Amino acid sequence: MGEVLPAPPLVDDKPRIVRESPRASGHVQSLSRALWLMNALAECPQGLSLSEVAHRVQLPTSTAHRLLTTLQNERYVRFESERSAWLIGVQAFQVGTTFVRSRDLVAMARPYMRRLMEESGETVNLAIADNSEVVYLAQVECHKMMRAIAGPGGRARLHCSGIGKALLSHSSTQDVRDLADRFGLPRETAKTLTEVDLLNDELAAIRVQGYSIDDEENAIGLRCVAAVIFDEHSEPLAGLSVSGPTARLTDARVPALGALVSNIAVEITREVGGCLPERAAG
Amino acid sequence: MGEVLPAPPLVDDKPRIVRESPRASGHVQSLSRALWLMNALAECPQGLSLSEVAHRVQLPTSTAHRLLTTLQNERYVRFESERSAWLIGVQAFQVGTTFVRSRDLVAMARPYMRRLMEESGETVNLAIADNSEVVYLAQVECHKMMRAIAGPGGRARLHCSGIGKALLSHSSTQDVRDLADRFGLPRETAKTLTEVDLLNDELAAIRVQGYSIDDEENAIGLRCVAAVIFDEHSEPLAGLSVSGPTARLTDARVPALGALVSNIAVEITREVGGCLPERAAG
DNA sequence: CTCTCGCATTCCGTATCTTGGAATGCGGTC
DNA sequence: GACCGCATTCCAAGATACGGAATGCGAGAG
Repeated sequence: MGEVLPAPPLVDDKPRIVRESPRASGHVQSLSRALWLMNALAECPQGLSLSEVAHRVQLPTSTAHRLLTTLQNERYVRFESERSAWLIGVQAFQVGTTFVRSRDLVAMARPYMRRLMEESGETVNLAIADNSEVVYLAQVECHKMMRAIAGPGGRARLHCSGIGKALLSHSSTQDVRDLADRFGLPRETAKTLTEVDLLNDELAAIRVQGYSIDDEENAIGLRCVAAVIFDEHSEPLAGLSVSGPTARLTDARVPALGALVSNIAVEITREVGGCLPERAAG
Repeated sequence: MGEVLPAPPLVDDKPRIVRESPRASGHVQSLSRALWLMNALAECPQGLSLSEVAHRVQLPTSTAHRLLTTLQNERYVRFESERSAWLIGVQAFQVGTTFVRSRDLVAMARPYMRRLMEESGETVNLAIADNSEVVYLAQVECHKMMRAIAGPGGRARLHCSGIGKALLSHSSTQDVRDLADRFGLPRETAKTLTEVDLLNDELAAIRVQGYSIDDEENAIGLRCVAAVIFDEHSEPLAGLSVSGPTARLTDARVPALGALVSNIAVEITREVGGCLPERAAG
C-alpha cells in the first residue's frame, strides 16, 4: 500500500509536465494528491464525477473520495448531489483572490528581468501605462558601458517608446485616435511617428508580430525591443523591453531579441496569473 | 508526535469557528492542516513568516514548513526570499477563478430558498435585473393555498416589485432618474410609486433598512419582502423575496420577515463567494 | 571581528495516519 | 427481478508524516 513512486499525475491520456524535485526537502504525499485533484477540477468548470477525477489523477476512487471529502469540509471543493459532480468551492475562490492583492509585479518580474538581461546582454526595463505615457517601474542594467535611459519613475510617451507602442497595439484604432487628439503625438526625433494613421498601421503590425521596436523614435542612438505582459482579463498590465545603443542592437539581432523578449513576457504573464489574449487572426 | 486532537485551528487569539464532524467519513489530517495554512495566508496579503503562520494555526514550525514546501511545489503558495514571507501563489488564483465560471446561482441558492420557505411559510423567489425589469429565475412554493405570482421566466418592473426595488436601492439616484426617463414608471396599482423623487426617497430607506417591501404596488392583494444577493465586487447579483397575500403578510410580520430574508440573502452571498458592500452611513 | 539571538531549515526514529482493496449501498436499466 | 455502474464505507498493513532536537544562516550588538 502507499506505493513509493512520487508519480507525476497523468491527466487522462495527454501527458503532463513531470513534477521536478521529487526529493524537495519536505513532501507530503496526501497534500500533493489533493492539489492534483483541485487542478483537475479546475480544468472542468462543469464538474467531474468521483471516478472521473480519480481516473484523471490516477488515484483509486477511495483515496480520491477521502481527499475530496476533506477538501469539501474546508469548502475548497463542493459537491452537487443531484448531478453527483465535484466542483471547485467558494473557499478556493476566496483564498485565490488574495493573490491579486498580494502580487507585486516588480518583485515577481525581477528574476525574469535578470535572466533576460543575462541572455540579451542589454539593459531591461519594466513599465506600465499612465495616461499618455509609460512609467518605468524597474530596470536591470547590463554590465556594458553606455547604458540606456530612464530609471524607476522615469517617463516616456506611449507613441514613441518600445513599451508604449507594445501596450498601444492592444488598444482599438479609435482609442489611439482619441489619445492623439487629446495629447498629440509630439515629435522627439526625426524618426518619431507623428501621423496617427501611420502609427495605427505600425501598431497592427506589432500586434501580429508580438513585439515592438523603437528605432531612435524617442532618442537618437537608442533602440529598444518590447513586449506586453497581460493580466487575468487578457488586458495589458505592463510592458517589458531591452534597450541599448543602435550600434549594438543591430538589425541582425532584432528578430532574436524580439522572440526572447516575447517569450519572457509570456513567462511573466504566467507568473502573475495573467492570460494571453486570443490569437487575433494574422 | 502526531497528537490525536483534530484541533480547531485558532487564529492568533481570536477564537475560530470549531470545525464540526471530527470524524467525518474521510478526514486527512495533513490536508486539513495545509488548508488552514492557506486560510491563514489568505488573511494577510502582505505575507507571513514561517513562525507567524505556524503560530496562527497552532502547528510546530517544522510541520508547517513541510506543508508549505509541498504547497509551494504546486505553486499554491509562494515564498519571497528577501522578505522571507509566505504568500498565496498563482495556482491558488488560477484554480479559484474557475469557481466563478462554475457557480450556478440557482442551484446554489435553492437549498437556502427551501429553508426560507419553511421558516417563513411563504413562497420564495429568486430574480435578477434585466434592463428595466426583473426576471424570475426560480421559485419555491409554499404549501398553503393561494400562492403568489410569477414562475421562472416571469417578469416584473423594477420600480414596483420587491426584488426590483431592493436591487435599485444600490444604484445612484441619477441612474434611477435615467431609468425613469428611458422606460417610465408605469402605474400598475393605486399604490405604485410613479414619482421618481418619491421612489428615490424610498430606495434610500431600503438601503438603510436592508430589505424592501412591495405593498400591493405591483398587484392588488400581493405583498412581498425582498433583499439583495451580492457578487464578489459588492455589486447586486440577484434578489431574494418572500411573497404572499396581504392578508397573511401582515404589518406585524413584516419586520421579522425582513430580517429573515436579509439574513438568508447574506448566507447566499457568502455561498456564491460574494462580498457585502461597506455599510453606508445610516 | 566575534558573539549572540532569532529565525529558517534539515535530520531522524517512532507510531500515527494514510492507504487502497474489498465489501456495502444505492439508483438506474435491461 | 437481477444486473449493472457508481458512490461510499470499512479495515488491517505499513509507508508516511510527525515534531523534537540539532544545524545553518544572517543581522545586529558589543
